[in-house]
Amino acid sequence: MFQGASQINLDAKGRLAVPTRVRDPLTQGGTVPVVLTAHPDKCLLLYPAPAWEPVRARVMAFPSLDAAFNPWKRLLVGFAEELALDSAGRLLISPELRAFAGIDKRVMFVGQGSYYEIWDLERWQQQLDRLTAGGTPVLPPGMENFSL
Amino acid sequence: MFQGASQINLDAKGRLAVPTRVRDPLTQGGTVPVVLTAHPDKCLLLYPAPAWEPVRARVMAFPSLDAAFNPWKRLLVGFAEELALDSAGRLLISPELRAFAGIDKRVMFVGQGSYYEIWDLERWQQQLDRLTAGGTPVLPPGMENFSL
DNA sequence: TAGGATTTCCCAATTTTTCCCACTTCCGCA
DNA sequence: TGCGGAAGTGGGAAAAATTGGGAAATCCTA
Repeated sequence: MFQGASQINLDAKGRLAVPTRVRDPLTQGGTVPVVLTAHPDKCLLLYPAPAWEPVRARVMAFPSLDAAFNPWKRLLVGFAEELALDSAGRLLISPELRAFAGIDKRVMFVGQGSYYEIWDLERWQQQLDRLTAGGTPVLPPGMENFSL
Repeated sequence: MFQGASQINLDAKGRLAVPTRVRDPLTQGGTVPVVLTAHPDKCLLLYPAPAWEPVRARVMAFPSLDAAFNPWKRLLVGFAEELALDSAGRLLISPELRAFAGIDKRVMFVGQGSYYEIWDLERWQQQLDRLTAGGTPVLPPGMENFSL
């Protein structure tokens, strides 16, 4: 169960140092690769390869004649890359994915249960501000009675 | 049932000394870890790990393709960290959580039933002022008939 | 096929983190 | 009022991790 946020700097080669504590859970001790893909909110998703498989299968099962699904399929499947961490636990992010997510140097690495999200730091703060600014956060339908 | 407010100073390393009286209730005598996460009001929430589990489970059950829930999941799950107190009963708060809550040195540690809130002292006083200043505190809907 | 450029992989030093110990202060009790 | 114990506070040393660089291999082009 992935959780926790880390601010990370990419190096000059576009490599992202995955936080030490999550390397083993992500790669199951180095035995499995990871999959990096794109999300409509302009962040990247990082899965252990075995956890990505069922997601990909479900996306591929979308009815391909329904035009509304095609952009999702293009994004989720089209951008997916299977990668391995290097010996120092770093991930080389392709220029295409970096461009998509607006990632340059400073990123936020955020656990979301079965995957991690990778955000450009500035964009991360902008989407946080939408929730935390304005005094009263908007509660989506179905969440009105949620208590912490 | 956690209650009571304590003003605490973080040390130079960002460590928060948990008040002695609440250490055992929080960790059940040192046997369980605690979970620290973020709240939209820009404070931190501190749970005994077992008490956090059901909250996290409910957040994780949100429909993930519904964009309205994603910011909440990113906040509550994304910032969650499972921690242990050190041998002196202190909690090392990550730079990410400190930055989110605007915590620098002086904090207020406030019991809230099933969890504790950790506030930057200045921000705590500001939100207190918003309730106590202005003569007539605003009553949220449903609280009109509340009696103390 | 050879040269050049790019990519990939790995090593190693500095920096950071983590853990623990010791000193000082505060409070209770005699 | 003094002593004992406990708790708060700060510091330091060992271990681990990040970061940058460098060498080798590969690919592309001329």
